[in-house]
Amino acid sequence: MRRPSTTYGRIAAVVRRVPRGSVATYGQVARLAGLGRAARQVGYALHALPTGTSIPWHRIINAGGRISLPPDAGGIDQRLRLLAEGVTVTESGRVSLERYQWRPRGRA
DNA sequence: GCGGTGACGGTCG
DNA sequence: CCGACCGCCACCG
Repeated sequence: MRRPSTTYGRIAAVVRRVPRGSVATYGQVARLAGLGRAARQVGYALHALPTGTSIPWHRIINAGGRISLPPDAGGIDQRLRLLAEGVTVTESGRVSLERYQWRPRGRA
């Protein structure tokens, strides 16, 4: 699979590799996608995903280990999806990166 | 091409 | 722990 040449394509390609039961941060995705510090753009791209996409967007949280998506904007759904995969998420949306952050091999 | 904008990230109070 | 600021970068009007 050739890596997509578009920014959104690259972001999607990286997010798709995040395994079930694990999470990744926006900044982590940005770097793995070769976007440097364009972490904000990752959130922007995920927000643009169509409803019902196969891309596991709910596995992406911020560097503070918290759900960044406002509750009334889908954050509730994201939390439930993570819980369904066995990821512990507190009521305030806190996730232990120590336990669940994805550590891909090889590439940085 | 310019400027506003955001599902970010790090720092400081 | 929470809010305020500032720096970053690609998207969009």
